[in-house]
Amino acid sequence: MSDDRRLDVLRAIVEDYVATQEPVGSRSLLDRHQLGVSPATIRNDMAALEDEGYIMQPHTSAGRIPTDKGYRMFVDRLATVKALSPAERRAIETFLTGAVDVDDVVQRSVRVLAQLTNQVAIVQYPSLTRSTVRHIEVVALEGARVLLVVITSSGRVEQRIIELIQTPTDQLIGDIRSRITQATVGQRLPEASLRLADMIETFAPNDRPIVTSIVTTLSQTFTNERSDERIAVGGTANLVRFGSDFDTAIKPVLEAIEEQVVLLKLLGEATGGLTVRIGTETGHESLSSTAVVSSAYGLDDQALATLGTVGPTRMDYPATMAAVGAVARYVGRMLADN
Amino acid sequence: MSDDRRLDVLRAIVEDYVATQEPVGSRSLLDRHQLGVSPATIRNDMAALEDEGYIMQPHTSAGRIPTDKGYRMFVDRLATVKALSPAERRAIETFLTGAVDVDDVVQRSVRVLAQLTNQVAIVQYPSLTRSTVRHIEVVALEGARVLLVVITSSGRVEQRIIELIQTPTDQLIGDIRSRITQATVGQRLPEASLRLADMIETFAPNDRPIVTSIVTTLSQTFTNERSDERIAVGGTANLVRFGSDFDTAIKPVLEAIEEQVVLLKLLGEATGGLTVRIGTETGHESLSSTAVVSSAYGLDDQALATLGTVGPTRMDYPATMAAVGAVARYVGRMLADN
DNA sequence: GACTGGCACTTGACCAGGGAGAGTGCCAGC
DNA sequence: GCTGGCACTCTCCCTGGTCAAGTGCCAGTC
Repeated sequence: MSDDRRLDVLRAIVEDYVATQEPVGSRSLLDRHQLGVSPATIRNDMAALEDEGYIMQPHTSAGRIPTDKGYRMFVDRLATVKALSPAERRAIETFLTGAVDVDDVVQRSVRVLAQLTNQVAIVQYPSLTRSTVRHIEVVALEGARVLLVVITSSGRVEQRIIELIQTPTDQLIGDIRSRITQATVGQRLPEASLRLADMIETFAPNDRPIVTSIVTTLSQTFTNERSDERIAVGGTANLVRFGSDFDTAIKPVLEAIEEQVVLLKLLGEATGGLTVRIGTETGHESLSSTAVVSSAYGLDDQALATLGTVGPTRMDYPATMAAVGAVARYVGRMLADN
Repeated sequence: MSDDRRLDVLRAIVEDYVATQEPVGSRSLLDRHQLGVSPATIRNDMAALEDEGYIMQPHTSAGRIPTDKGYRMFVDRLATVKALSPAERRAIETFLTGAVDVDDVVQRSVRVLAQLTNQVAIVQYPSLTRSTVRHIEVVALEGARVLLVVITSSGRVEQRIIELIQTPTDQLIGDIRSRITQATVGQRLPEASLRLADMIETFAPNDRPIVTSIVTTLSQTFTNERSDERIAVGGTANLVRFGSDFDTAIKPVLEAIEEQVVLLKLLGEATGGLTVRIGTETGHESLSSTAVVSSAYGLDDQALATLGTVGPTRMDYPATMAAVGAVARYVGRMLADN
């Protein structure tokens, strides 16, 4: 028995099952693929593939469907990379180029990704902790209110308004601004946060309450878990395509979307390359019939955050992977230009 | 035949159907409600109610379910207002008080509303066009870049970074800032936008390219459709409770959520009070088994935007209305404090 | 006149039984 | 090692029959 053909059979099973959503039998497999052998031979191969755990039968008299292990093999060794069509590339480009700021980039990319893949798309906002400080502004508002603005290397703008215990002089504000700028610009946010703490003592004791208040707020902003975990989700309407299997396919995904923490874990660490997690590999019992395709994106070689799609394990992996990869590249480029 | 009792019967039917999700017959109605008459009498009342279009039979041998008209009557005349439990009030309060800025208020309120109602919650961001300018800031960044910040009366902070054709002097920046401030602070955004346009000519011809660039961007921000239509959605996982009727109950709602425009129309104009749209009243064919409960929220008497929930027509109207109303009041208060 | 009890009628839900069809595993033969 | 053939095993789907829920209507009662 040739090993090559057996893998061809596995590939054919995955492709057919993804296309038809129905268990595939030996005969219908031969109708669609020229494998050059008879159904009986295919059946032997199938039996072997089943022994090895790549495929399974829902019930005795049905065709085979791929297991998670089968999909994994397909993704790792059998899938031929499907390049995006020029039209798709253009779609991404035109859709993203109109964006006016980082928020807009994220929202547009989540839309385009959902549209391209017909799946639920997730885009994490550029991480704060992995960015550096590009600019810091301290602006006096009316009364004792102060506006703090932080602009990061990825173009994200975070702002906070605080009320100080007393109205600061313009000179003090200017002084604080310039010293903070000097201490933090160019630093990564976590380090900038540390430097800020050291800075307080360099001010006159009288000014310290005000300085402390400002510095503390900035530090919070720098290391803010909440804003570091911001996520945009789109294409939930595509859930209906997952098939009508409500409890196993749709409900768990909706629940995961509600729980941002789960979603973040799903996207996973920004490792750099394209990552595929299939079924139980997601680490969530309830998502056993779901697969996640994700990719880090960033400027230059620096991973900033992750984006990806969530869909049924029976998805078109080559197409999805191509789309996720392409969008990640474009988004990275957009943020670099910014 | 007493009219009062007939309305009691309608109320009982709505309440039972909402509780059980099953057509209610004359016998089970008597089991749950002390109406003091026999099933046959109820049947007569039911026949009359059906003639008038308040209830209907899914099929001949089934019980009755309310029609849209029936729900409408229930909401308008029969529902007794259900006050929130102290625990629920506390939940809203503790959940919302931790918010640090407007974004946070909106996101938290969408969460709490979804949780209270077990439905899909929608919260519109405070409208820009209905707010006034509280503060405007123009800050020079590195090179020819300028940061523009607008703070509105509702506490929303909008910012934009633009690249000018040449680097402006500090003096010009200061001049622009003070004149813009004078022209716009306290104005409603659309009017502020008009005033800005008139302002350009007061500058020296040499400075006009820079001023025009800044003013145009600010005007765009003031009248930006996109940011005026921002919306937060939560509780999509609650869709699973709508029952398993996929095509009529879940799919259309998911699709509406994707289309922000539809969603905005659903929430409707901020009329001030609590609004309920039932079935076809939503104006969307596909949402015929869906109802929307919405309420404007704002500071003082000034409506700023709208929030609400989307659920099946067979929802607990009194509870939902109470929750929506309460959250709207709290959110308004939060923004007023801001 | 309004209410009630009784009764015949309708109809979807549920269950069992019986092909039909798809697909398999296995075996003997090439 | 591949192939054709055959018996076997399932699920799917259709049919028919029973059941229970609920109705409408009618005659009788307060």
